[in-house]
Amino acid sequence: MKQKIKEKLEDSNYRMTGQRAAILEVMIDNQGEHLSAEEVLYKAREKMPNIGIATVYRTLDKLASIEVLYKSMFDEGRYRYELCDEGTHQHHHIICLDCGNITEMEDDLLNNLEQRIESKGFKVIDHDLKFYAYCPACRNRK
Amino acid sequence: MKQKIKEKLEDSNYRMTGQRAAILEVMIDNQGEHLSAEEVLYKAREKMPNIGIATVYRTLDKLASIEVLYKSMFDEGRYRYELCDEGTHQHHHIICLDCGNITEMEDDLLNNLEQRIESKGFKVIDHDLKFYAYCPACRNRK
DNA sequence: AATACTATTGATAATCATTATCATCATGAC
DNA sequence: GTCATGATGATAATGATTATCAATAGTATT
Ligand SMILES: [Mn+2]
Ligand SMILES: [Mn+2]
Ligand SMILES: [Zn+2]
Ligand SMILES: [Zn+2]
Repeated sequence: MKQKIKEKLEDSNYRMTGQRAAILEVMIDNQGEHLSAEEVLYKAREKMPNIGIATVYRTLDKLASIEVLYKSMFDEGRYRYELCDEGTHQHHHIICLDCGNITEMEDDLLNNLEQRIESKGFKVIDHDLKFYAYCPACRNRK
Repeated sequence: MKQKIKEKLEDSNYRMTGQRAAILEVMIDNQGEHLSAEEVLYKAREKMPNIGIATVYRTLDKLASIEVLYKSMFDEGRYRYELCDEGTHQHHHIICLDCGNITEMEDDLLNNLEQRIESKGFKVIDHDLKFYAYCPACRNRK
């Protein structure tokens, strides 16, 4: 996995440096989590104490631009990053309005919608679907 | 329309002030647009020259909280506001990756998905679906 | 191996949308 | 009118992200 990403980086004339490897490891170790830049910074500092926040932002955005990471915002004014799914499209998210927990969801129903959009002359590249809900745990607690 | 909203406000012990009326008029005059707080400020100042940016933010958020406005972010680091649809759910958005234009789209395919989510114990309140695409105009221009 | 070139880094300053603060004003209830 | 409370505008503060810049590291060229 790291090897494949290294090649992806080098295809764009980027180098696999120690800092980038550390950040990548953090993202792989936390697969399934949605980490903010600050959270990545702290975890990366366990491997590389002097890494700076600017490098974290730069690396996360670079990795997102080559589709290694997915960058999204869950309505809290800061971006979060996670490893991309292997296939083409990204999963959807269910965000609990009470505890903030994020549940993931696979689905391909959107293909229909995308075809309808493309039939109107668009070229669809990506989509982003979020559900706002109360999660089972929070509903029970009430 | 303004009357109904005034009642909604007063139900929450809020007053319909001149500033709030001005902001509401701006949103009604620009139905279908997705305005930033700053854009609302400038348009509102045509009606009320001394209105301040803090009041705009306060009012927009208040109106969003009572579901008169819909607040969303189209990946540019700032929120935009628009009048809510009359029915229950909000339409979807297609954002052009080139010119940034926003196209709207009606659909109820998501009901299936929501039912699937609710069958797992969630209570779905809202959703947010965006497509990132190249619009017909931009595709032709190339 | 020395040089040249370019990518990368960390510290720090700058940016910019949004929020908080606070003194003042307006309104409605009594 | 008095009182309580909501509303406003100016301004400061916040906080995430970006820009700047001097220093370093890696790669290609000679
Ligand atoms: Mn996810
Ligand atoms: Mn819209
Ligand atoms: Zn929950
Ligand atoms: Zn376009």
